[in-house]
Amino acid sequence: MSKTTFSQQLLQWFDIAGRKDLPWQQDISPYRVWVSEIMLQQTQVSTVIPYYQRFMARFPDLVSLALAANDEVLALWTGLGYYARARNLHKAAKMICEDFGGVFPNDPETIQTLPGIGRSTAAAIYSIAIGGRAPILDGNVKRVLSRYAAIDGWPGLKDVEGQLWLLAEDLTPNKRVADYTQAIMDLGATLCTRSKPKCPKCPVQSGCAAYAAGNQTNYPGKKPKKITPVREIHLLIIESPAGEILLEQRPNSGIWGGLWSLPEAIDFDAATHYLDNTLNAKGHIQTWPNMRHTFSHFHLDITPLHIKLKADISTTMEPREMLWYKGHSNQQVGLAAPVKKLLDAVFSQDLLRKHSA
DNA sequence: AAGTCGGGGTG
DNA sequence: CACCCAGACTT
Repeated sequence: MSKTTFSQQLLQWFDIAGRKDLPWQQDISPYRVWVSEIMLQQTQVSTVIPYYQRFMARFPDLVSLALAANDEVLALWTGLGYYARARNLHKAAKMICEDFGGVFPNDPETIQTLPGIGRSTAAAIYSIAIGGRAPILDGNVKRVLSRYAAIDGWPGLKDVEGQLWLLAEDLTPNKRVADYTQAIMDLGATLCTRSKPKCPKCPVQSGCAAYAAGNQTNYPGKKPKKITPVREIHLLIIESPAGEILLEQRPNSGIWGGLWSLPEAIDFDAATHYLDNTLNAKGHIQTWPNMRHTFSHFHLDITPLHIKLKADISTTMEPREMLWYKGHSNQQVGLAAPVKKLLDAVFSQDLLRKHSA
C-alpha cells in the first residue's frame, strides 16, 4: 500500500468524520497547541478538556504564563498528574521570552530543545500549528501503525519504536500535514481503539495487515508485566487552633515534585516523634480510615492522622518551605490528588461543625 | 533498556 | 484488579 493512498484515504475520512471542535482546535496558535500537547501527554482528551479551559482562561498567552508564579501554574495542574509537565511548561515559557524574544520557535529542532518537548510533541506542534512536515508517534499512532503493518513487539523496545518511526516518516504526506496529523490521531482515538476496534468503518482497512490476518488486538505488542510494589505512609493533617492545616513543599525531584503536601511519617511512632520533637507541640491524634492511591509503578497505602493542636506552634519554621493552608482562601498552590481529597474532607468537616454549633 | 513520574477511565 | 492513555526524562 503506497503512502499516497494511505494519507489520501485518511484525509478523505477526516474531512467527514474527524474531530474539529476540540478546544485547542479553535484559534490555533503555537502557544495554544503547545499547552494542549503537554496536557495530553499520557492523558486522555476528556480528562484534559476542563483543565485546558481553566488554564487558557488564566494564561491566555505565552507572556502571561511566563510572568506567573510557579505555585499558580502548579495549582492549575492539581489533579492532572505528571507535575514535571507543569514545571517544564513554565520554565519553557520563560526561556522563550528570554531567549527567543517571546516568539515561539518555528522549526522542529529548536522546538524540541524546550524542556518537556520530545520528538513527537515537537512534531505535533510543528505540523498542527505551523503547517510543517514532521511525523508524530504518540500512543494512537503506535497503535494504528503497528496494526497497519503488523509490527510485532512492545513499542517500548528501541528496535520496535525505530520501525514505527520509519513507517510514520514514510507515510506522512507533503500536503495537508496539519490535517493528517490530526487525522491519524483521530483514527486511533475513535476507530482503531485498543479494544473492539471498529474496523468496518476504517478508511485504511484495505491495506491493514492485522485486519487481513484477523489479529488486530495483538497489536501493539504488550508491555512485559511486573509486580507493582506497595508502600505505606502516614500523612499528618496538623490543624492549628484557628483551623489551618500545615503544608510543606516537596522537592522538585521525586513524586509530587514541587507540590505542597502534608507532612509525612513512616509510621505512628514517627508521627508522634515529629509532633513532640520537631514541632514541639501537643495535640489530639485521630486516625482516619486508610486510603490506597495507585501510581503507574506502585501502590501507596495512606494512613491519615488528624492532629488537632492544643496551641499554636512556637518553633521557627522556614517560611518558604511550610505554610498554613486556610482552605477556601486565595492561596494558589499545587496539591496532589489525595492531599486535596484529605484537605477537602477536613474543611467540609469543620464547616459542618460550625453549622451545628 | 529500564525506571521514574499521576490520575482517571475501562474491562 | 490490571491495563492503558496526544511521552519525556533520568539513570
